[in-house]
Amino acid sequence: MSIVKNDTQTGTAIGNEDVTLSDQTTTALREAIVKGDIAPGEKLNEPRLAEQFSVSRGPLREAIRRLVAMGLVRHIPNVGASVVTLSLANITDLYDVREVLEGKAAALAATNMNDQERLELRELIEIHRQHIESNAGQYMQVEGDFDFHYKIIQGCGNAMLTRQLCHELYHLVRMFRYQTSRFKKRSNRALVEHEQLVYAIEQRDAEVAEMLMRKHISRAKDSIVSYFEETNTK
Amino acid sequence: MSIVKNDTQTGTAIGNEDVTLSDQTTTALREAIVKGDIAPGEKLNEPRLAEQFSVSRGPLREAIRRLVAMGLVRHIPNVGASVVTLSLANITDLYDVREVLEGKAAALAATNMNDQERLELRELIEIHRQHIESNAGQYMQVEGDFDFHYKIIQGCGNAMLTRQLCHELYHLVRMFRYQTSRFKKRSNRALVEHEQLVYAIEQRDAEVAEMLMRKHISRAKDSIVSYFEETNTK
DNA sequence: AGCCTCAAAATTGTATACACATATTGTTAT
DNA sequence: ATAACAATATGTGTATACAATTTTGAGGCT
Repeated sequence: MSIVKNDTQTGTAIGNEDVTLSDQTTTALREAIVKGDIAPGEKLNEPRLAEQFSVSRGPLREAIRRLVAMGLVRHIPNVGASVVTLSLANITDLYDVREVLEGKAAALAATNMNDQERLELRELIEIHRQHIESNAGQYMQVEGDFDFHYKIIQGCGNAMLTRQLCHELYHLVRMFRYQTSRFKKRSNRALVEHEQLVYAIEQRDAEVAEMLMRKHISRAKDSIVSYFEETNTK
Repeated sequence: MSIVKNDTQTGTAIGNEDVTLSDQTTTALREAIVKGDIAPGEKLNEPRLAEQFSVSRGPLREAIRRLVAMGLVRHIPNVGASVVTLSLANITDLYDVREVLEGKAAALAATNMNDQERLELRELIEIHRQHIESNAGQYMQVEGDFDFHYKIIQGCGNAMLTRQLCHELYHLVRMFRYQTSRFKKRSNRALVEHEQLVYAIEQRDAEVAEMLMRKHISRAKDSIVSYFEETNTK
């Protein structure tokens, strides 16, 4: 929810909402894919999808092209487009990229964030803690995690980095989380790591912030890998 | 030249050449923008460009959409698309992203490259050295630099990282280099840094390889910044 | 039965045509 | 003379129609 609100959308310069049919179709199709309404590997039949979204094939094709660029869809000439299937290798690749990009974002945030942004970051931690203490639903924890990472990325002051992460990679992460929404662990451990990170950013320590963020994401990757190994061997 | 040959193209799954008109138009338009035939800031008039490339507006629009995703073009709804203008801030942002992505690529290459790839990397160094000793044209040095970075990226074994760098960011770097092709320094210093890197990769030392690549790109960024400051103050 | 051939159907790629929004130009009034 | 407004023109967004390619299935052959 909060993700979509902050979304930089489909690449349009200004952060407007979806004005054009092509934009709307992109968002709708993207959400359908991320949430699994269109299954991984499934082919994107243009005439059928066009009717489903009540648009012509033109805007739909443009939407598909954007999702291809986003990595959610792959496309073979004269054959068609289909939803990507995320293998474990894809996920570890994705997390390796996230690790360094968000690490840099944390470093830049430690340097560039203003007092207001640092305060809001601290507040997010408190909200997260309260949710854990009150044993609120796992959903809020996941969304809270997104919010936290988003806030840091937004505060890094590097527009290109922000675009790469929020526009390109995060929808892939979301898609993966929807596909594996059954195992949601690491809850209070994440909180501790977040707290360390906020402290480093408050101290304006770019080096430590980068390292902590990298470890944070690297650990998340490890826990995913070990989960996959568990389920495969048993 | 060698860049185009290795190019992963427009995002199509297989590394084929441009089969469809949309692909061809994407490549043609991209090169026109990168090389400055269409000036930064210039508007992309659809009917005119369509006639210029001898295609209909459909394929052209799809090409524009891909270049928007690539960051070469920006787009405002109901107004149109135009070539991005690279400010110094954009360049430093770009190099910060490159720094961490290529740093990770170097680390992964140190771990994953096979003997053949390590050998080819060493050969590139020797070619580079010979070009410097024989005082060959600057052009070869620039292309040689591209080849070197490309080889490492290709050898990292992370498909997503490769795509991000080769598909998204490198055309921006190329565009910038075309725009500032007047000052080409740092020639033998780059060679030394490349040599260090190859040695680290040969030793399979991921940590050092990452650090060296980051420093290498960070120094390139610094030299760009100081060049801009020079030309602005005088 | 399995495989190849060939034709028909379906689907993608491309072109043309129309509707709507925006930019531009010219006119008028202050 | 300048500013506001209206009319025109240009250009983008979208839909429809056509062409080319691929997939599918039936029929015949080995």
